[in-house]
Amino acid sequence: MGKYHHGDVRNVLLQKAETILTEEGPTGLSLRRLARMTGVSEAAPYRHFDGKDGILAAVAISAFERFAEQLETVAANVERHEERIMKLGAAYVGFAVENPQHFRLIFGRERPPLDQYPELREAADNAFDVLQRAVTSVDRKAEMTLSEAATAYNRALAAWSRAHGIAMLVIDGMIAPPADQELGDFVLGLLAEDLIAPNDA
Amino acid sequence: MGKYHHGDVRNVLLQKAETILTEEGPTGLSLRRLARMTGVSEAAPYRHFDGKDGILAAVAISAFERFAEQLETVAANVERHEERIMKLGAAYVGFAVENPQHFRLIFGRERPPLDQYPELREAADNAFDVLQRAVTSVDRKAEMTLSEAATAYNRALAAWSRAHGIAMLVIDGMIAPPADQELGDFVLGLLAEDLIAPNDA
DNA sequence: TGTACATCAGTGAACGCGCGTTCACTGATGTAC
DNA sequence: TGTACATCAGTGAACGCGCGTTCACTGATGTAC
Repeated sequence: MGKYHHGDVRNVLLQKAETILTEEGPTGLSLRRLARMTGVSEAAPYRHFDGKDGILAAVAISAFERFAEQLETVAANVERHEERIMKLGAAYVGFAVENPQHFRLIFGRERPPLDQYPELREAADNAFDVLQRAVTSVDRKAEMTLSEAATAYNRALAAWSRAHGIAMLVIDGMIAPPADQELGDFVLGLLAEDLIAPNDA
Repeated sequence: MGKYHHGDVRNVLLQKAETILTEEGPTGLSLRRLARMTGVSEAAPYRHFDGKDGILAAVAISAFERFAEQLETVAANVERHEERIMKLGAAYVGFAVENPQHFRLIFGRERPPLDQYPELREAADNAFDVLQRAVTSVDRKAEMTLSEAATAYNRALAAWSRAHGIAMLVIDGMIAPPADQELGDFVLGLLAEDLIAPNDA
């Protein structure tokens, strides 16, 4: 029997954890359930992870990495500044919609504390750096005064907030595209909406 | 002993539930804990509420009501359309920051299903109606074509998303005002940011 | 005013559950000689 | 090549916990006559 030392338990655990997360969300991911589903004793996961938070951290790290990758891909392939912001926002929301539970994990309260998992902090920081760089990069070549830099930073935060809000409201089922519209177009529409000055009273 | 039928247990339970929610969040609110803290037997709450979800629903309803009130107050007192949107957004975020756990409860997954608690659904709908009316009201007097109405609706969604994103990111500690800035000004700055066309590349 | 009765808020104990974690252990594998 | 030993992944049982909910009950209150 290859039951001992098959060296794969860690990976199988991670894979199963992904499955559970996807199906049940961060709250449904318990160590005992994970062990049971992996076909391994309840104590086995402790050989490979630092308890429950250790597993959550590992899953969150890979989620952050995938998230950052997808954003990076978009950022790298769109030249025009405004268009890049829009597509980035769409990709941000797209990730959330396709991976709602991962999105919840990396932003929610189940996520282990960043200061206890340096790799997790790194993964998180990296994802947000990608965002910020992509949003502010129009100004990269120019010399900026301090206040211009502050403005660029604020613009990044504003763009981020906008996308984040749409993502949250969509995955929480609070808003949805009208029947005749694709989700993607709907999101792009909302992202664009903000760039149009309202016809003031 | 006024232990029996003092007729106040329901209210005391609700009050204590508020306390627990504020201090520990929706996840920390368990029936047994609530009963213990109220100084009542573990079965007593079942006399007054339809189990755990019943209590959560009651708390969520009052949270929605307070939320809607605060938004309504702002909406009713600001004439200019653009300014009203800004102040509404600020009030939205303000509520979230002052009552992060209530905010989480009414938007999060601990909230009992709307279709099982009609009063909860009503409270939720009402809050969002206030928002939507306030954001789109500039167009109220004019006759609108269908597509104009759709645009107004989209603008409401966009404004909502923006405020919601800021609220979420702030209460999750992902963004914070710079050291030299008040939270309120910071939020207003972010809300305004979106109304400025980017200096495109 | 007194009494029989119905109502119902609250009790205390128990149900069964799943959880995170620890423990002494077993047995397969790798290594030093 | 054979043997003694260290390592360490995995086991199975148990720890103590808090949870939501149910149950038969008690006893205070209100009501009809």
